[in-house]
Amino acid sequence: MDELMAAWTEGSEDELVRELLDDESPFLVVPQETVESKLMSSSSEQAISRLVSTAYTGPTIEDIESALSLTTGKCQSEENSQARTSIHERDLSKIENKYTLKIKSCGNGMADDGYKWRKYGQKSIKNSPNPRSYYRCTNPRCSAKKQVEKSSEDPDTLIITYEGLHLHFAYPFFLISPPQNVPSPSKKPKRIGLQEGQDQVHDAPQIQETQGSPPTADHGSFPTMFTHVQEEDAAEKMGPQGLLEDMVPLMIRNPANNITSSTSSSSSYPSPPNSPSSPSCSLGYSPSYFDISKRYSIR
DNA sequence: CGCGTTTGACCGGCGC
DNA sequence: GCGCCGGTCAAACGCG
Repeated sequence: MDELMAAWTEGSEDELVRELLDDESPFLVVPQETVESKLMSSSSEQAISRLVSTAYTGPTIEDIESALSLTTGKCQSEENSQARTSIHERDLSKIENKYTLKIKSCGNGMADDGYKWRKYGQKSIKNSPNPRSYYRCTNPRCSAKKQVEKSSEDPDTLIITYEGLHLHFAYPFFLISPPQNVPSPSKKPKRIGLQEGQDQVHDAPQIQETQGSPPTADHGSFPTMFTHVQEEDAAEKMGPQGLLEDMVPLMIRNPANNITSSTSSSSSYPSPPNSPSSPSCSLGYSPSYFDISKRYSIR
C-alpha cells in the first residue's frame, strides 16, 4: 500500500483527477462556487478539491449538505436539530496527507461525523487560545485520526483536521439522505482506504474489487444501495473486512443517532469481532451500539 | 466494573 | 546543545 500511498500523494493524482473530472456530479463546491466551478471545471484547483472529497469519501460536501438540509426539515426532531451541527460555512483544504475541514457550528453543536473517536490527548497550542484535541478512531482497523480545535477567529468555527484513511464525517451525512434527492456521486466510497491504510488496504484488497467495480453503474443512490446491506448476503458482499464494514452500522442505525452523537461518544465499536474470515460480522453491529448516552464537549 | 476522558509526562523534530 | 513545540502515552479519574 505504500505504492498506493505514493500514488495518492504523488504523480498519479493527475490520473485520479482526470477520472474524477469525468464524473458528472459536482464535487466539493460551496454554493457560491458552484457556478464558477462549473465554468472552470478543468482548473487544477477545482480538480484537487474534487479529488479530496471524492477519493476519500465518495460522498461530496454537496451531498452532505443536501443530506443535512433534508434531515433538518424532515426526519430530525427539534432536539436533534438543535444538537446537530449545521454546516453554514466550511472549507476543506488539503495539506499533504491531512485534510482540514472548517465548519461553522450552531450553538453547542458538535462537529459530529457520526463515527466513534477516542480522545487520546489534548494540548494547548501556542498562539492559540483554544486547546487542540486529538482523536483516534475507535475502530482498531482504522488508523484515522483527527484533531479538533476551535478557530481563534470564530468561536463557532471548528477546525477539524483529518489524518489517515478517510473523512469519516461524510458517511453518515451521506447515508441519511433520501435517495431521490442525493446528487448521486459517480463513485462509491470505495476509496476509503487510500494512503497509509496498512491494515485496511492490505487486509482487505477485495473491497476495492467487489465494491468499486463499475463506477458508472451506481446511478442508483448510495443510500438505496445500503438499505440492502441489512440483508446478510449483501453485507457479505460489502467486503469481509476493512472500513466498509464500519460504514454498515451507520447506515443501518437511526440517522438521529448520527446527529445527536457527539464527536466523541461513549459507545465504542464493538471491537472487531470481525476476523478476516467472518464476513457477516457487520451484522453484529446493533443499533444499540450507537445509542448515545453521553454528551461531550470540547473545551 | 468496564470504558472513555483527563491531564501531566514523555518523546522527537526543529530552529536558534 | 538546548529549549520550544506539537504529538503521543498512560495512569488516574469519572461516569453509566
